[in-house]
Amino acid sequence: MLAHARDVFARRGYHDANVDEIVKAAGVARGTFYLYFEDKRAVFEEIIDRFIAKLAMSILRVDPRDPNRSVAEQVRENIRSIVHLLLEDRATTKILLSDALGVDVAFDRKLHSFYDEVSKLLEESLREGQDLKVVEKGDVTMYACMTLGALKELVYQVVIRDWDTPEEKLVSEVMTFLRRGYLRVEESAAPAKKLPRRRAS
Amino acid sequence: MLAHARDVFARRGYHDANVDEIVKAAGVARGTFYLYFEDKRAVFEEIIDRFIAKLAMSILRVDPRDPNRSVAEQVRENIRSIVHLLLEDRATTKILLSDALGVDVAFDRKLHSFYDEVSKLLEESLREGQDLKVVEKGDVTMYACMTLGALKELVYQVVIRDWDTPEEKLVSEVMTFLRRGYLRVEESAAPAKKLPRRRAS
DNA sequence: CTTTTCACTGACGCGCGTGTCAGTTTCGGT
DNA sequence: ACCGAAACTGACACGCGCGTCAGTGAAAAG
Repeated sequence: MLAHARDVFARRGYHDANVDEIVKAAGVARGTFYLYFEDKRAVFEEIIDRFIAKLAMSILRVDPRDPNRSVAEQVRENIRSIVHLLLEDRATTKILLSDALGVDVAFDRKLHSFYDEVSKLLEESLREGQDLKVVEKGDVTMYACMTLGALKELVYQVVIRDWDTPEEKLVSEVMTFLRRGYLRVEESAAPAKKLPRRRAS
Repeated sequence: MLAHARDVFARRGYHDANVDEIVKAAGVARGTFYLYFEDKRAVFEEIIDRFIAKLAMSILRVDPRDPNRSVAEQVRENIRSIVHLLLEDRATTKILLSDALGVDVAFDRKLHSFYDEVSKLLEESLREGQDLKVVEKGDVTMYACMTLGALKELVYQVVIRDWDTPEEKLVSEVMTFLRRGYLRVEESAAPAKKLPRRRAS
């Protein structure tokens, strides 16, 4: 039932999906649906709740003092598990990243608080990382924001466009992006920091 | 009229907004609305169309051979004008980034093709930049994807959370992020590239 | 075989928001 | 001052999708 609902939502979007489609897909009658769920919103919430719970579980706090696993490994491992979960269930990922916003004011709040939670966790890790000199100085809130944005967009495009990029490649791309960006240019204007010149080649 | 519609959409989201609210906000009768617009969807489309047209106009192709403006300046200028346009009209930005997806299948296509266009432009620039050694080797599609994602998320959070971060700071943050990432860690596993070590501090 | 329970059914009524259009007001031209 | 055109109004009818509930059939209990 949940699976069928998920497929319908993924195909048609939350607002265009109606209960008739879901029950038809699931091969049950309209009434049966209401035995199991309060209403359409409730199924949707159930689907998203389970998914974000899994996601939240999979993110492990980075411990820079762990003697067994380097920070890089731990970060990579986090990205890996998130990417894995997201690509494992592409339908739900599509829903989460494109339909979940705009369902409801209350629902929007829930989603925002989830992102907030993740963001806060990331920010803390970054701050800790800064103390240990493994994270560049700067505004950790913005780092966190941009990191999540980059990750979301990347996975979203993979799902929407149905790319068959290997998960490991995606993880590597993100890691590389976070580690050194890609722009190798001098900044002449503005804060005029003198950064150590890097070879470009 | 468009301005009132925009405000209502921004406040309530596309689906929860109804024509009554818009006309009440605009201080006209229901019928008047339908003299100017086909239907609710049409106003929404008008708002978004104008906005993405402005955005598209503001993005200038980066010319690495321009003797007057360095690549860095040109990239920065692009980011600056995008950020400026987005923050100038926060209501529409909020709509674009959180309500525009999921209105309609056709509308989704339109939006995706806009992002595609921007993405293609960025990819081309990046490819060109790679030839000139100002952009790191790697998959330009993914670079483009992550860049847009980072930018979108950053601006979205600014708008939603109503941060009063100065535009110039945002532009700098994005530039810095693109130029050097933030993670200063060794990668022990995987491709095992030996990158020149950087000081962290 | 009868009764009770329980999961399931699907036609129906209802509320909401949409789009219309006959009627009214405002304006500009003569 | 008069008239025609154009802009505007808002009560109304219609359709759509939701949630309900009296009814059905099948399985467990007696």
